[in-house]
Amino acid sequence: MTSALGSPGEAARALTIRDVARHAGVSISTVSRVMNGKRVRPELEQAVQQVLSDLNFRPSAVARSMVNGTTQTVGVLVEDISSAYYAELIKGIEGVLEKTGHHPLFKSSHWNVEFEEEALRVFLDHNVDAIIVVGGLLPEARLAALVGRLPLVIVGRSGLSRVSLSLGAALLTLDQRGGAALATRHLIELGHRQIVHLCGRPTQEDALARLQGYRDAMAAHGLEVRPEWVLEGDFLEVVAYRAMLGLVERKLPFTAVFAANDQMAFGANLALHRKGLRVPDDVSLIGFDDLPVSAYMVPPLTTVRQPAQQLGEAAARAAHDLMNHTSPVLAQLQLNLVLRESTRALRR
Amino acid sequence: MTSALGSPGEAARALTIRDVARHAGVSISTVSRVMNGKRVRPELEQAVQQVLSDLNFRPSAVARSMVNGTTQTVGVLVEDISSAYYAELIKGIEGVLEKTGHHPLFKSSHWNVEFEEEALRVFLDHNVDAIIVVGGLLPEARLAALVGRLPLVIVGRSGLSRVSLSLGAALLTLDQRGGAALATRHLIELGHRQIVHLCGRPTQEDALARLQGYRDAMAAHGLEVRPEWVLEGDFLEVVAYRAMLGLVERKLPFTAVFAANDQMAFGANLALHRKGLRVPDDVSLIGFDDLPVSAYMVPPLTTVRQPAQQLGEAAARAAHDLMNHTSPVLAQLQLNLVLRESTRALRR
DNA sequence: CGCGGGCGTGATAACGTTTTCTGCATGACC
DNA sequence: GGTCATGCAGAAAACGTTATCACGCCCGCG
Repeated sequence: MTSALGSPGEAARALTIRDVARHAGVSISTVSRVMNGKRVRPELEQAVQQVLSDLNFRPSAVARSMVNGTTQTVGVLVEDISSAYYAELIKGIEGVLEKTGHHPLFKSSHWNVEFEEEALRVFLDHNVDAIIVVGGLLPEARLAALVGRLPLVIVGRSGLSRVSLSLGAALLTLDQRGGAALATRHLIELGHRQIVHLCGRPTQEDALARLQGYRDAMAAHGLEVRPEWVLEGDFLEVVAYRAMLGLVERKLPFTAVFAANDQMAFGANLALHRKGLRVPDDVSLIGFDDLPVSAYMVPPLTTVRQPAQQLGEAAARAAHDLMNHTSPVLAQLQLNLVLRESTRALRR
Repeated sequence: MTSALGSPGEAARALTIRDVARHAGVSISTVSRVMNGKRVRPELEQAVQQVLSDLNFRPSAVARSMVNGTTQTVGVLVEDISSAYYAELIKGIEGVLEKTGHHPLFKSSHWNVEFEEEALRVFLDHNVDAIIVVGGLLPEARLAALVGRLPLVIVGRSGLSRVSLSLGAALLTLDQRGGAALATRHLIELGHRQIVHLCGRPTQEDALARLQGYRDAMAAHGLEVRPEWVLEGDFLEVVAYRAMLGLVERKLPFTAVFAANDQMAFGANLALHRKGLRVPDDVSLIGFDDLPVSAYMVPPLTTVRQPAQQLGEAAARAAHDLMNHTSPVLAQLQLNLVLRESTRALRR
């Protein structure tokens, strides 16, 4: 182990393929060929490999990208990396991309279309090999313009027919509206009639779909939705908390709450607790998402499970397929009810 | 014959600076100069700017990196992107890097030193301008080898004196041991004597430090730590949940629990609830981290706040300073107790 | 024995920028 | 009015790889 080739301790300029070639007494072409597994005379191959490992040489990914036009990078755009739901989705994406040798480049758009545009620019500038867009507000035309330039996977946007038609894009959605109806129906079947809905951020497509699903289920059972039952929200705990406090204080009668996501359910749960209302004895509470923590809420939260991680995995796989020019097989993912302890039959 | 959908396989080759030069009737040098704000005759500048915006031209970041050796990228290595605590930290990093025009490249090491090594390799291969390492198990020598090659920021690793000594690296830590002592002392001051500690993952430096802090505080008050009070864990809810169930079933007396992180506190909270023990009336419970959800636990969780987001911000700022060759000013961040409703004075 | 065809190797041209160098004006100063 | 500085544009050299091309060698076959 005598690694005494460099003088000790100064601005160690990074090695290049030339250095390897010089040490091995071959041309740079040969070094390149060895690294890429092309045919080379065995003894030369051996020599080069030796130098490669002696010098601990690693070729510059930038230079590689320059010549073969691919970066092994995938741009991933979500609303907020650190939000619990997206974190799960990201975990899925990360997991499969790790295996395919691609590197995700995550960007948060912060629910702001300007940031989304900017992220797209950055992705394009950096020549990512594919883009995964999760939700967001980008107009269809903007997305369509991407198709053909590079593989595009769109997650959680409905009504983007044109884009999906052109090959080179994949569309993944979950039936948010149906899931919301599922949740609401569950409450109805438990005997609840006065069901409050805590809405998500109104600029989010998902929030609207869930509100609609709630209305669907109510209508399907001939139940009126009183305006004071639909409470504005934004997917965050604090707003749900305040809204729920307000509702109780106004003494409006209700027996169940459907929150547009689990985070809001947490807020509602605490508010109800503060007001001395027991969940589920006095009020049934159902959420949406099934975050990892939701199972540990007190009481454990009944909710509609979104397979976020699997969705991320499917998105990454689709991106991978698209990059390989094979048409992606899109797993058909389902929302389903997970029954825990925050809902119960209405006492008559 | 140009069809509306474009010819198949005819992916619009990206524009280059040459195209701009040709359209503007100037040399590529001039285009480059205009883009970089160097002096150019006004009418030429005007013409080039016009073409630039007409063509909506964006220079290739890869080619740029190639020549000026910088990528505007920062490698960020954490245990798990999607874990709640790291998510917050990442949010901080992302926030300030967004402003400095750098792009974070996040990698999860999954508590596996092999993955850590791999991530480092990827960062180096891609020629990131700086690296931020959060926790992890990389040996000091490995980290030291990085110093000098590029700016390095290490978060949450204590006892890395040599590295910190050499300029070009920044070290950020929080006093985990002190924080744990803070939590434990709080319980002691409330009159508790039989205090259980739910340990974090034993391979994690932080977990050990917190255990030590717990012992410190107990010892400082002349309290014995009975072996059956320190419960093995791994920072996850489920293990804490099971451990707590087991403890109660064994009918060992205790009046308070200090969980090594909030997630474990959630698990413990549910277990206690299941066993009919009320928090805080029967058992006081304190966590560590102060995750965003913790304020919405029922009851709201008393915990030791880690300023994760600010820590991330500080790390990113340090990286930025290091890249600018200015010595980083390291904000001195503190852990502090946030009193909520999961602890109360022991009834005598 | 000559010649064509693999095969393996080195030289070299890309890739798309920025930077350096060169050249040509123009203006200033003696 | 000549010489020198100065300003600005274009040509060309870099950056570190991979792909293409051309060449030399050995082998087999006629």
